Amino acid sequence: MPKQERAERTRATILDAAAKVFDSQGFVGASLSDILAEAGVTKGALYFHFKSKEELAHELVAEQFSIWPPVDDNGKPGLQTVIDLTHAMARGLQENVRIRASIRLVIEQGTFTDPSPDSYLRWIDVCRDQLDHAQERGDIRKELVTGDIANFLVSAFTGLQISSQVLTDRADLPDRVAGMWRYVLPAIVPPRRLSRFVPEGTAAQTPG
Amino acid sequence: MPKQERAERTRATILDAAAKVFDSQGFVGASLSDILAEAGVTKGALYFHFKSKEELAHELVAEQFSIWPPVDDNGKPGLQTVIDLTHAMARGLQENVRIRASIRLVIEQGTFTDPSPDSYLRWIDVCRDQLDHAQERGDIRKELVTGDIANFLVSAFTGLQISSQVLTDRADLPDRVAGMWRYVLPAIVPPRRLSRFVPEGTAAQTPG
DNA sequence: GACCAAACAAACCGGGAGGTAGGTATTTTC
DNA sequence: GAAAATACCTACCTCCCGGTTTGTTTGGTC
Repeated sequence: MPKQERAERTRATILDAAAKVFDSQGFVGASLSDILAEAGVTKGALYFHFKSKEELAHELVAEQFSIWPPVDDNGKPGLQTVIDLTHAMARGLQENVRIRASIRLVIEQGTFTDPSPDSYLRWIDVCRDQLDHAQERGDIRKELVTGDIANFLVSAFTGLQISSQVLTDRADLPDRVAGMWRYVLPAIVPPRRLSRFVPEGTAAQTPG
Repeated sequence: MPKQERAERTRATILDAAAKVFDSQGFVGASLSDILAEAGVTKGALYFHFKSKEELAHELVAEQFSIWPPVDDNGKPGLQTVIDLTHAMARGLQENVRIRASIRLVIEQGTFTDPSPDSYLRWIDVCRDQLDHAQERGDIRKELVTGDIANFLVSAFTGLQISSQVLTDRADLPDRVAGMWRYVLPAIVPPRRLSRFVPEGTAAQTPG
């Protein structure tokens, strides 16, 4: 790990540059030359900090996902927390190149590493925990399986963000997420409790 | 275009091999060496048929999508047609490497070409046409916008197939598709008409 | 069977990829 | 201030990439 402050700065600069290039080119398509040009450093500097291109990608992902996604249940875990979480993720994808790159690296198959189920499973777990609380409270139909809902939500969100990127460079992603909830909420929430939830999110979340 | 039958065979062999390698490595990750080894031909043969790696990928996609996805409305266009179509697509992705490769080439960003919205838009149109029929017939709530539903379905299906691939190598994709419909149908279909539709599909479709 | 076109195979090309080794600059320690 | 540690920079390395050129084989026509 870096010991001097200038090294911390260089390392961060390299990670930011790598994020930008990985976001736009993917792992295989990103060349070290492009990353170096973006960072304004040389290959010696990069290899001082990371022992390979692969470790660079791995560190980028590991650092990002050690602090993200942001789960903030405001002391009341449940369904609105999941809704707000999806919106925070949407905003993060819009605003933060490290998040975009990390998601891309994790999703892409046959590059970087075969996509690890780990991230998916972790997101599903986070989601399911909140849904379990919601179900205990009667906010979700008791006959539904929270793990299945979580699985569907994570999958659907993945597809939403990919197609949003293709079609509108993610400009419409928050709308798409709200739209997803408008379809899904009536299916999973008992009718009399439906009005408790805000498909557009409660805007209390920060992208992190 | 090929004039001799042996050339037709060689061309098809190259396309099949390319599909396999593109499916597993993506466009940038697929090397011509790998494709040639898979096909058992030489580079001269490949360049006789295709003027570049990019044209190879483009032809693969164009040929596949000229005959797919399979829309079979059995003379009665509507919602069950869309349900069956998603199941046909799921089976196609499970069984046909050219479909898998074509989907991957079309979805991946920054490779091959920037992902064209065209395929997404075409799938959305196919879907929306059927949903329009369904809505005229009263099978879909009249306050909903069929274009939005179609957009959501295409996005969600994209995410389902990607995560299914990561988590189970697509073994569970038909189940995931059926699960999607079980969440979505109650949200878009008037309650008294819900029992008309089969989330698992009516198995009348062939992958094509 | 001779000739030509079509369909390949084999050899070659230049460039760029990721990574390595040697050198230089900056900071820290004593 | 000298020496050592840290943090880079520069030049080099091998290999593999997509594509090009030359050579050989196969099929079709007369």
